[in-house]
Amino acid sequence: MAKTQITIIDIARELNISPSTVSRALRNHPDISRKTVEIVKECAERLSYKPNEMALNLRLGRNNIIGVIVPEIVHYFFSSIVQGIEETASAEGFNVMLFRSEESYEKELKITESLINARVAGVLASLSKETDRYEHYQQILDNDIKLVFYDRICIGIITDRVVVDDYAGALSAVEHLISTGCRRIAFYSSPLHLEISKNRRNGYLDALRKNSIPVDESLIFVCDTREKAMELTPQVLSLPEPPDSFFAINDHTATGILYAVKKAGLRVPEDISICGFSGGDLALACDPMLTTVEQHGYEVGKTAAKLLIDKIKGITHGQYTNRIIKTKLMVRGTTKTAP
Amino acid sequence: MAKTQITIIDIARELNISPSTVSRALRNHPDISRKTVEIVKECAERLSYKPNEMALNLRLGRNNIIGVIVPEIVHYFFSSIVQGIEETASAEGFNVMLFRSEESYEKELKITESLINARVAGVLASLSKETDRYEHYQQILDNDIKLVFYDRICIGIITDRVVVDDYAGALSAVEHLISTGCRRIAFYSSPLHLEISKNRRNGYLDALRKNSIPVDESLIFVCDTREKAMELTPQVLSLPEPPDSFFAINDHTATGILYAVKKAGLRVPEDISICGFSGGDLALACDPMLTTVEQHGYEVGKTAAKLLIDKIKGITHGQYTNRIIKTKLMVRGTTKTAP
DNA sequence: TTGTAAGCGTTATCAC
DNA sequence: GTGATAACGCTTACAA
Repeated sequence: MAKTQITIIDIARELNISPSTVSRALRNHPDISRKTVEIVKECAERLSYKPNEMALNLRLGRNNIIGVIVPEIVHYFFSSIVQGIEETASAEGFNVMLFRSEESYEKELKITESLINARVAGVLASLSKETDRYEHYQQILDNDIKLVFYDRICIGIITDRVVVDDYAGALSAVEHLISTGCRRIAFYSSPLHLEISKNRRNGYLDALRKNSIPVDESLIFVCDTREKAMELTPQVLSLPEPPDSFFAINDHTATGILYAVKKAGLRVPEDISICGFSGGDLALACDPMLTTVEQHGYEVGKTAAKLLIDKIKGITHGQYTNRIIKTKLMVRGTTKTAP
Repeated sequence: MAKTQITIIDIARELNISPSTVSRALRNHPDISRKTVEIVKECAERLSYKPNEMALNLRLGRNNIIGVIVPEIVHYFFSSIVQGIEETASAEGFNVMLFRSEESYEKELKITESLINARVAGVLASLSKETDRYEHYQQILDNDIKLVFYDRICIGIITDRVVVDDYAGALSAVEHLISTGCRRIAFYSSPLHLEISKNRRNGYLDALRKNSIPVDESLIFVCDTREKAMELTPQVLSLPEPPDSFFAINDHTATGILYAVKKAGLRVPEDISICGFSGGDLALACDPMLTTVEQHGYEVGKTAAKLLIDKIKGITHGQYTNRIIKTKLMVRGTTKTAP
């Protein structure tokens, strides 16, 4: 057990040279002779010297930490994003500090403060559902910390952004339903103030319009969890003019719909078609397997991290990029095959 | 945009007092007069001063970072653990630095080195499947960094440990199957060198023995993914003496079994019972919903983080705790109700 | 090629 | 109560 940590000074003393020479040797400074470098490195190894990053960071006025703000951790889409971020970050020599906002503005505020105090190099953020003020993100920029938004972006702040193509995803999903003969397509949405709701709703609406299907507002509901879907769907099915299909804002909701539809004695997809939005294993566990829009969270994470790191490195100084990650419709068993 | 960061010295200059007074006032040192404290805090607020944690860490020779090593991120059990860790850590004023070992020993080695260089306060680790040497963890301890293992623990190193009660979970699952009339219970396991395989296998075997059911080795298979289960199960079902039930090492595998069984025209649970191990939403998406053993990853994370933080704070100096998190059998639709 | 010394922002120690 | 000073471990002009 090392009583006290080994420093550059210990190595210097051991070898009767100066600390600066040790520092330079360890960093492969060109001025230092091959021999000194060797001796120093051997000694560092022997004493199992570990450079103190805290000192280095203070000295250099920077560190290699990327702060990641994520609304939820136990969540297929977000954990895929975190995985993409971690992979890119570690490949580029950055460490990931993870924070969960828990969909709370207050938490988000505390997190951004921690991030500023820690003087992280950059921040990757997705807004909590509650957040409708953005000063705390402006503060991040004011403190010279790079910032990239992903998925739940913030329009008011000028930064790079990475989003999923919600509009196109919804459009393709609903067009698929239409192409298989569906005409009365119910839409289960998240609360309407969220960008994803707006974009997917627009995709839904445009798909109907493009196919000359009248929009029936009474088929649009705010319902975005499995539980709510299990409760709401029986009522929807017993409407005078019930839907022939459902488009759900996420796969959890879709599984709730599926459950309720089967429980009502209807066949899927013969009587009722269902399409979700998310991707992941949940869709495969369903019976029939769920048709859904895959969001490619991993790509979102990788792209956002790359954008941020380029900003940190100064490669993309002054440029602001909006990146859109394509979705992919995964056609499975809860929708019919086109006639 | 703040050209340069505000320091304690800026505040001192602004108020014509010394930096040490400012420091003490901000920290509510008892020696400082109420008035000075007020003035200093007002000024700090006005200049939007943010304490530089890098300087503080260097000065104090410590930081508030907990390093977390996790084999996989997109994984219900592990992401639940991370959520428990993050929650506990942030409540106690610690930040979480997340690393994914990707089940690789090499990666794990690099991660522990980063962790030591960063002088993190503590580490929470779960071994990669590859790892069979432990010097890198001993190094962590040698560098005076606290260490707690969770789930995939390491026996060779003396530290706190938090594990799931795999044995009892398997025992209760198999006893449940037996109590509902099952006699020929197939076991789909992970590779046998893993602790979880051994423990759950022992639970499986003991449940049979306790109920005087002969063990049939030909009903034990290495099969731990959905894909493999979909491939293997039809063969198992067409055995001369096929099983009447399946106990799977995880829920993904169980969903594969369920798929294959239904495809073979058998009814679940009337003809075949299925029980998984994991918990989470996947089990609910199945039809019928999957009976499974809930592992309480969130609890594992919370417990491990608490143990680590107590160690860091010196509350539990010199003690080493082994904590076992209880599992819970969630009886659902893929098993029969007891007669 | 190597050494000296200053300084990153903070706090602990010792004076006053 | 408050101020001066040193120190945490490292890098980097500037000197030699």
